[in-house]
Amino acid sequence: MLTKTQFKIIEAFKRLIIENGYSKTTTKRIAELAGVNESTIFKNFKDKEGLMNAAVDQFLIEAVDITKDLEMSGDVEKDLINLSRRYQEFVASHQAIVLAGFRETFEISKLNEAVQRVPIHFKKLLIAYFEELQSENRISSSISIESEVMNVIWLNFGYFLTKNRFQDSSLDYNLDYFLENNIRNYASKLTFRE
Amino acid sequence: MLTKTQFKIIEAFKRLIIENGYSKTTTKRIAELAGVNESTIFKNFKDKEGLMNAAVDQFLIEAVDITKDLEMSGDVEKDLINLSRRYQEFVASHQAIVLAGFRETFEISKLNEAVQRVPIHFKKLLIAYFEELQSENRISSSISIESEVMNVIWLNFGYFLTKNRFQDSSLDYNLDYFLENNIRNYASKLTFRE
Amino acid sequence: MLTKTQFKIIEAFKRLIIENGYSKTTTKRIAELAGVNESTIFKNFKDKEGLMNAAVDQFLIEAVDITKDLEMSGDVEKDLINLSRRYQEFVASHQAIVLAGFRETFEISKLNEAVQRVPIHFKKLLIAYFEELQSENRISSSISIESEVMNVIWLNFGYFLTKNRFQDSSLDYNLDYFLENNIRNYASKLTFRE
Amino acid sequence: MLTKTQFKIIEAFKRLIIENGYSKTTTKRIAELAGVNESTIFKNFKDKEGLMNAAVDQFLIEAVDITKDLEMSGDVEKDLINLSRRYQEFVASHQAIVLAGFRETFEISKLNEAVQRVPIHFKKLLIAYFEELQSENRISSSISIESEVMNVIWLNFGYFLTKNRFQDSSLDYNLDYFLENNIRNYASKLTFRE
DNA sequence: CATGAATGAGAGTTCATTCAT
DNA sequence: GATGAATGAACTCTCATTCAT
Repeated sequence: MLTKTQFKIIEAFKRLIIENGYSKTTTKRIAELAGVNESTIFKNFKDKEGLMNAAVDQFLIEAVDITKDLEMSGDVEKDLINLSRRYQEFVASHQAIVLAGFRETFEISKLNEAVQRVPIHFKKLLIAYFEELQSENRISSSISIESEVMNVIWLNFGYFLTKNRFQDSSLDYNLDYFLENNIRNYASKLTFRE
Repeated sequence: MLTKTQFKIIEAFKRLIIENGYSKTTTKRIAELAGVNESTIFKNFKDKEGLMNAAVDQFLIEAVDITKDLEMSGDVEKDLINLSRRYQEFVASHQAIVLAGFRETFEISKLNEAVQRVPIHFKKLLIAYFEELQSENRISSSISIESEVMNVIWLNFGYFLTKNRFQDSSLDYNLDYFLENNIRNYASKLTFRE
Repeated sequence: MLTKTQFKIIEAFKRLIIENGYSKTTTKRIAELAGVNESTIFKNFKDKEGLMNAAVDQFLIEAVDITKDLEMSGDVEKDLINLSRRYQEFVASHQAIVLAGFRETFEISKLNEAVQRVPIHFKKLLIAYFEELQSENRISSSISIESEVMNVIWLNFGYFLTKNRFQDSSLDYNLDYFLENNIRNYASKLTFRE
Repeated sequence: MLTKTQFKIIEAFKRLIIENGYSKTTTKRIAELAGVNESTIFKNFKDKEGLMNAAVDQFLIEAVDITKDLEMSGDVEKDLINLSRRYQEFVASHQAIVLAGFRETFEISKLNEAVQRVPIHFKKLLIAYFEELQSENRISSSISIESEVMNVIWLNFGYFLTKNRFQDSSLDYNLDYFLENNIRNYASKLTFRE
């Protein structure tokens, strides 16, 4: 679908928006980094927003498979850790788009919409998962699924952004530590009383 | 400390960076919105970064009092809700700076540093709080304070950013709902077994 | 004639035009260096050109006395050295105006006119001097006075500008060396055959 | 080496710096005079200083040939006149750079260095010439070569600047007059006693 | 009489984009 | 299908100058 040239341009673009943000990423620098002429960008993607849209399309295609082959065992701790790992891996490998979605203001509608898909997808998945657990009496029926689901999402989300935006060591944790401690800890309480 | 003119300029600036981000906020539009001549901005703040620094200074001054008069009752649910409310109120009323801290890349060092202060402050406060609770046996000694503290922070953080960046209704919660459900729910588990 | 404030401003102005030239000397920096408010300059001198004119006026007043008390002995070498020393001392102590006269283009008519006065004055003086020498048969009657006079002027002029504009050591001579060698050497030939 | 566009821009630039000096020559006016868009200047020369550097480079290339094919006959008058003519022709055809070198203060180091090359070159050449004359006993061995050489340079230099900067008729001489009178007169004395 | 605050014009420069080839 | 050259709009910032006090 993408020609070699287009691929090179998008890769350069993504790398630069991670470093500098969308506004500060100039077409000139994209061209330099991609090793093409600046006007080639416009030939291929019409304008800068077109390039963003192409990058978002790529993101969306891969986002479809975000939870593919993810099996739920019914062991809450294990499942939430796996799910969180999936999420973290996905956003890490799509840093450019995810961060751009946060940093940029609302002009690029496609970007906005795309970035929201991920949490929405996870939310649905988690709701279904918790409902099943509840129907099987594996977690207390008194639990507010909506609350728990959003908390899992926010935890993951907070972790991702902290990791990406803060350099202070007191706020920095690596992924495995996060999963093994923060997520496990959180998950453990869901089944606490059983 | 700030003259009337300086105040007007900073207010205009903050409003515009919320809407458009720092890069896209032009000195011309700031001047228009503030009702001053464009060069007045430079007379007063040297350059655009100087204006940002002035806004950050204002933020830092107010950040000092962020948890002033906040009393901890020892009732975990109540305390975490109060603390979270404080946090959410603070970041909401300093949206411009907090969001800019996230959106902008690392060129404006003062901004970066400033924005990190808030979570660091809350982290310290929460650690002290949990340690005291533990020493008084009000929460289980087996709890990993570090984990719990970061989870509280990430929950709040995730909520704030979701609220500010996502328009999708399925991800939108108002503050009171968040506090009464998500935070209370989270807090309740800390004392579950007692 | 000049108030203290005016004096300070003119001194600052002259120092800065030596360093940076007229265009690059900003009223802001003049004010800083003079220790006055920027608008005080405009109160006192109307505009920047008015300030230049005031500096030129000062120059012209002092230029009147440029060869005051200068006695000619009739000894050509001695006299040309003395005259050259006068010239060099004068232009050295009025560097700001003399250099500005060279560097600036012709917008400031007063400056142009003023700076030309010095060589014109010396030219007249030298012509009278050589004519007298010739009438007294102290130098050959075949000598072209016009030529000799202009050569003396250009020698002095060339020396002054080289000294002020070139840093290369191979082109740098101190004043006494110049007078004792170049001027004496030149003068000696005028009387050579006698 | 230079494209047509670059050539046009440099020509316009040189013309304008002669008229107005470097600082007052705006990129806008250069563009107008060159018949190109203002930003074309920046595309081609990076910035205003880059344009100056390009003009200086051009100057330096031509400066290499400054005394090419100049043959010395051994006839001092003739040789110094030829040499002076060469010098005057070169600086006349490179007025823009030579004058800029004098007018501008020392920020543009390349310009400074370049402008000094010309007198340094002539100085070396003249020293070698006089030494040869001396070794052949065509001029007195008592002559101070250093003095004579610098005097020739200063004479030429003084003439050039007077011509370019002074409008007063009493100081204005055309080139041939200068060469035939002032230089010949000067040269004649070097061989006077022979 | 000097100041502090404000201004308008214009400077150099950058940017996304277009057009001829 | 990609390039090189050129563009126009916009940007940050500087400057001499003015005005109210």
